Amino acid sequence: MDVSQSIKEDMLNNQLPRGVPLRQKELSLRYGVSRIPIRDALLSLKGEGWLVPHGKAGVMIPDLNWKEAEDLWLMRAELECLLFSMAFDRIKSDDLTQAKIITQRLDKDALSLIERGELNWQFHHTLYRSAERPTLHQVVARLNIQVVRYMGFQYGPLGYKATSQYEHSQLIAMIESKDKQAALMFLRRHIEEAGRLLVSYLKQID
Amino acid sequence: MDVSQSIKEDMLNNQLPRGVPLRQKELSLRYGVSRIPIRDALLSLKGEGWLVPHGKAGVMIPDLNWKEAEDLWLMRAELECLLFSMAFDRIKSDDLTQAKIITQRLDKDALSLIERGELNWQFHHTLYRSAERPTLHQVVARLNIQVVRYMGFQYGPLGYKATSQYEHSQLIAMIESKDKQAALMFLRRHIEEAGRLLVSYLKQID
DNA sequence: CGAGTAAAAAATGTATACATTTTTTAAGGG
DNA sequence: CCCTTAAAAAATGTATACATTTTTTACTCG
Repeated sequence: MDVSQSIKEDMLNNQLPRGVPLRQKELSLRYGVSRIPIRDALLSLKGEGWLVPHGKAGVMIPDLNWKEAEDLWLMRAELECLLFSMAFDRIKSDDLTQAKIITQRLDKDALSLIERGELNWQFHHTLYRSAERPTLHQVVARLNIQVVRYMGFQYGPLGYKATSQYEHSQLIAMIESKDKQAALMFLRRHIEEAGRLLVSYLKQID
Repeated sequence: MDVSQSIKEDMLNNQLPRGVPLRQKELSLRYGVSRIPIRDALLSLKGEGWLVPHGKAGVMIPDLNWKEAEDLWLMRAELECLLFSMAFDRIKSDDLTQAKIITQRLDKDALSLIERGELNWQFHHTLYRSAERPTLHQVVARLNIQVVRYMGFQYGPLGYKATSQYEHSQLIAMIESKDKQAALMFLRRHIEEAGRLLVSYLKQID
């Protein structure tokens, strides 16, 4: 497997320390490659928002905090609704079929956090792709990548799984009945509500 | 100077070919360093959206197109207004002073594209920073980086400079008179109008 | 003549060794 | 005792050499 993928998994499973610089040497020993591919991975992960600079050199795993979460879900609400409205009238039945399949797969419990995050994004991605707006789509995709870092809370203490499942099916139904207005409002609430729940939890444990 | 900075400048001045893979060897000869720092620069630039993947390996300079421009200015309108509204009531007089200084500096003609882009972002950044929303701010910053690639059109054939100058002073005046509603609307129009102008021009030369 | 394929060329990916920068540590002075 | 500062240690940054992958080229077969 690719090194940067392994680092992501370990990050999500809290196998790597937050707030202190990640040492290239350590990582190279840990993953059994030289420092060059480690450097490449760290640069990419920094670019994707998984890592942030630490002082003048080096990178670290950013702390989770309610302010960041709030911003992420705010942006998701704005941009995903925009993208969804562009896609709505052009969503293919094939896409709907696939969205249903993804929903079923999300129903299984035996999923790692990273797999669940991946599938969750694929669900939304499937609904948005017929908009054919690559640049907007890409920014939304980046947000969804960042969001994965908070999924440990959502699916752990917040018991978000059931709610999320239900809302996915609801959304599909609204698309099938071609009720654009309702679907848009529902999607916005779906995102905003998840954000509110997470933010208030994060504030509380702070 | 940093290699990635040099590459950016050359990109903006059309000194590097679009659409074909950038060769690490060539770049290493061109900038007089080995391939390792070139690789690092390319990875970072890809992460920042200056470069896109080319096939299974390598990167290339993306083509400019109206669809991307439209998305970028759409997202800017949404997110910058959001950020600006969060900042508005907390903007310090120091920030306003600095914004005025930046406006003056933008008045000079003897600026490279990259300098002009940098200053233009600094102007907006100064107005937004008191919002203290790092994550939202960072996404907006990234959009403004991407936008720089289109500045050759805006300040060349579209004669955007005078308009932009005027609008910057207007915006400052509205902040000083604490008219939030008006300032927000003005900012949105400022961004949307620039986007419309650019998009219609790009469609035309397509 | 075109499509498919295999060999060669050329590119990217990686390891090791060295250079430079940053951080840490410890010593000295206020 | 704390702050400053300089030396040492440890980290990141870079160059060269080699490995692997990708792309190109040229050839064969239909």
